[in-house]
Amino acid sequence: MAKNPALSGISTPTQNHLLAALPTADYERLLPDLERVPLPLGMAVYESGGKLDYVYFPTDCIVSLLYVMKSGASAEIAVVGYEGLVGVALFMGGESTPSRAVVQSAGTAYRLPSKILKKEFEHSGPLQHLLLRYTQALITQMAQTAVCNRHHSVEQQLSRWLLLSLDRLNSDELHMTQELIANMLGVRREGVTEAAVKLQTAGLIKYNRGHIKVLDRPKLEERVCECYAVVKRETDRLLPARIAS
Amino acid sequence: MAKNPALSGISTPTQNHLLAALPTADYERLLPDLERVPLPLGMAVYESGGKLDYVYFPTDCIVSLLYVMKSGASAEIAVVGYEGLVGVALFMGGESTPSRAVVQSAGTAYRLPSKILKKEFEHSGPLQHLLLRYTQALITQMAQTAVCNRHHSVEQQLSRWLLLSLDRLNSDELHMTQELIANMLGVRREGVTEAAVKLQTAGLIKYNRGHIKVLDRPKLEERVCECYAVVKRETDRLLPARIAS
DNA sequence: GATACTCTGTACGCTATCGGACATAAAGGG
DNA sequence: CCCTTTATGTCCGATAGCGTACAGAGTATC
Repeated sequence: MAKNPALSGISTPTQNHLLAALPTADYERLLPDLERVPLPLGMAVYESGGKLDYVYFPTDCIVSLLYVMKSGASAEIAVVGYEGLVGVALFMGGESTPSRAVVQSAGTAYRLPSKILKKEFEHSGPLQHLLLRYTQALITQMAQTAVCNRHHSVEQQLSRWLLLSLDRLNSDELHMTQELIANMLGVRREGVTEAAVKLQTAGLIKYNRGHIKVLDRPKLEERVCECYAVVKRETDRLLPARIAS
Repeated sequence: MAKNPALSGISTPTQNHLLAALPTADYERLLPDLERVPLPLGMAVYESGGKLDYVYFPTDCIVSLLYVMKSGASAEIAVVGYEGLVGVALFMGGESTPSRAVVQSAGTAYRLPSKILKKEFEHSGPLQHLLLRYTQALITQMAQTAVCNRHHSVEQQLSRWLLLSLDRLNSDELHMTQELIANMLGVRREGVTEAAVKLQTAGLIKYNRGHIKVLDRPKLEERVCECYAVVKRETDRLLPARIAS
């Protein structure tokens, strides 16, 4: 359903902060090649090791970068929303990565053919600087995920994950079953249930069959591990929100 | 100049693969600003959030990138040796990172003033491409660390860590107490002891008061989790070893 | 050679998480 | 409205790793 009513239907490329932060000239050069695409839940934006034909600039959706191991176990290493783009490996020179990108919350994105992006990137202008700064924010998120996986409880990780996701939806609710969350966090579904029960009992969230709502965000932020704040602070520092109109 | 690694005992900048892979013209432009520095064990090359005055190109040492949490707990997120450089945040545009960089195995490195590197990087030439590809390899390592932290046993992680470290020393032995390894892996010292006992009992390694020697590398590679191979394969793919002579 | 210190080994109870089994409950399609 | 599917809640024993404590063994120092 309408997951983000405030944006009532119509998406524009500038809802993506990277595109919005571009100087007008650069933005308008890209505009003809930007194609609006709906990203349904569960869609694999790219497969592990696959070729990148497009990069995706999400506007109101969330894409998870995750690793799937030979055993089938998986773990999310980062999440991308309107603040970023999917496909950094392209301009980093690798063309592919060992991770998958899966749509975690349906919505729309604008995609740009790889060739166009690479050409623009080579110009070494504002676009390049912006994308590299974003990549560093992504690196921070991955590093913090590694640390969080090592040292923090499922409940703390669930809290972090909720906050990171909701930040990217500009909302206080999201649609996501505990089963899917468990896949993202790389833990058992039962572990997520247990953590969710605690959060609900404490009055911080409310959920029901795949519908999660944060009731008391301040308290949730108090309870979450430091990992959330580190990622958020670093993202804000690297990507000042200077949104063009 | 002496681009000749065969000069035994003396380290040269080209022992670092990134420097070695540069076209002669680019390399020689950097050479006057490259300063040889000894990196003693435990030295903090960078502090969390600190300013980056230099980037470091290791030749025969290993530098760990690690996070230290408020609680004091720590975890390594990547290791850097002759194949890379310390300080990617500089050219990514962030100037600083939330991680620390600590010398894990003493040796020497060549450092370059930040300003010089940034200027060269902006030229958008082979140096830029090389550094970005290296950064992507680093990203892969971080992502794999996150996954490994989530799903694998201490023994597997120790094995992975040993192999990654030894690859960077071109050796089958290293000096490192179990206490330090535990800090890197973010586990207890006793956990490392236990894992090391198992590996020694199986005849894969031999160790003694901070001196570790791998006896049967093939078997160790069989026993390690897939994370090691993923990182190695991706590093090799992104950074073909075209070492200048 | 005595002594202090560092490194490693081991043991014990504790907790978080796992793995699996199963129960309930809501949603949705015929 | 029944019945299947999906989502969630709960219980159980098993286990990996933690925290703590302590013991032995090697190394260094004087």
